[in-house]
Amino acid sequence: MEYDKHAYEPFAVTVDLAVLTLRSGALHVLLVERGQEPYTGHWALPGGFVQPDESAETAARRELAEETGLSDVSGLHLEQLRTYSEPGRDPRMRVVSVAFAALLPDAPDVHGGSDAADARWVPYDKVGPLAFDHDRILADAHERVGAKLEYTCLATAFCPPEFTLGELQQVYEAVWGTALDRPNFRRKVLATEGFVEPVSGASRLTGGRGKPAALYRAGNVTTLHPPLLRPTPEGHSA
Amino acid sequence: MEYDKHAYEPFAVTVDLAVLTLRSGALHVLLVERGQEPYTGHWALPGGFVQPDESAETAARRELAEETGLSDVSGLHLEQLRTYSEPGRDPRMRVVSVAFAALLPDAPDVHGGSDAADARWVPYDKVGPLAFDHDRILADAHERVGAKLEYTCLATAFCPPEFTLGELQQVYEAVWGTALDRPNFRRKVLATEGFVEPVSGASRLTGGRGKPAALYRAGNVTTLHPPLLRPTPEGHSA
DNA sequence: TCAAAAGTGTTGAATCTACACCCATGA
DNA sequence: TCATGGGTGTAGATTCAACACTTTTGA
Repeated sequence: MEYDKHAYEPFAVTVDLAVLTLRSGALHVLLVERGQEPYTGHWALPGGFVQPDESAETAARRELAEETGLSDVSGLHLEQLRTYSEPGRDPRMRVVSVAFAALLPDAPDVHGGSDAADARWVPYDKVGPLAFDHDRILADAHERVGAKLEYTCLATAFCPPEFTLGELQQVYEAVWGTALDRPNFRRKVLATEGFVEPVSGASRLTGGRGKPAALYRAGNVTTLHPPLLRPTPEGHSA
Repeated sequence: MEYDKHAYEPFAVTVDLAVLTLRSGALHVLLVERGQEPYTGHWALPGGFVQPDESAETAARRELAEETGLSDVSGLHLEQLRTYSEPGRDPRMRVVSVAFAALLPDAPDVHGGSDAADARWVPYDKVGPLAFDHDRILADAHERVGAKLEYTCLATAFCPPEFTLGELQQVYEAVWGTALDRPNFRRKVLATEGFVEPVSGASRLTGGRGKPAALYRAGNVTTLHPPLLRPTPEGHSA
């Protein structure tokens, strides 16, 4: 493994973030308007270069704060997606990009910063063509999150520390794009020990009307047994 | 995104491969004995530097051939695991490594090459401490493959083009480390349309004895609906 | 008193598990 | 004819989807 550090055209390592949240029941993505070449004026996923002394995860949190003003990165769930390394991804130089899906409970307002002219929450189905290969990264993020809802408790990453089962169900419905039966959903979640635990006595009104719902906290378990399968898309396989 | 290509200490990008196969019913990993510093003489996962003109996937295939003589990389299934980017992973310089799990149907013999003094198939549970953070990468690979057996048809990547249901079941049992009920396994697999398709008329003897088994090919589907869940490890979550 | 949201009950269908059992082959 | 591995059948338990119904709140 002889390797002269400076013999080759160096690689740049970047991170790209598909930041997802729910706003009024619909899945939204955080996009930035690029203020630099290439793709100036185009919309893109937030991201940037990894510095020499930080990991990709650290860089992801830093870039998010810098570009969008999201400093409340405490409740942020980072999920490494995959790494995109095809030569030619970036017209400037050889860039290897580590992509993340980032899930956020509430959706604070965002604003441009550093390299971003603007930053905005965009409904997932309103996202137009993005810069670089970011369309693909976003699609991969959506697919991965949708799949992980089935067999992990990832959904709670979209919820505040205390949440109602209705809110949790909204996560599934927004990401999957399907309606779920409330009674059955409720039973499945409660039957999976460790998924959620009740906050005794607490309750909250949803939408100003109706019976106040009991509050729950995320449980101590990460894997769901049995999984909470999405309704068969009729022909997905079987 | 101003970036002077040569301003920073450059990143090196490497690939690491957890190559898995089944030998006589047991899960084996391909390890190489390092012929270079650091960790000379230690066992490690095969891997190496990504060249300027290739993707991580291409580099993975090339390194595998170079280090172990595995040139039959046609039937090889490559599955990107994740990227390890913590500063200090490699004592020499800043290295970002893209890890892959690679699944192989048959286990051809291997030999050292280029940077590897030796290469060998090692039973999974006999793997001792490895160089760098390769223990963790291998554990991550095992976990990921085990999970993907449940809801994808990944298991067929361990099988030759035509295989028996008994062989397919061995894959599950070897990776999960549990025995499965043969009749039920068979029914589940056949009930999942697109998982396997029969090769008409063909059959093969297993182990020289018993009734010849019908042969199947991998189907055209990648996602399993419903999933083939592993038996509850009694306390995994519920 | 009505609409809206939470929560409970129930029933028939589908699935799964754990076996018992039969089949084809080599030694 | 026996051991070995392939393949089928089945009964009981469990789970699940679908939908009716009750409860609690604000307007």
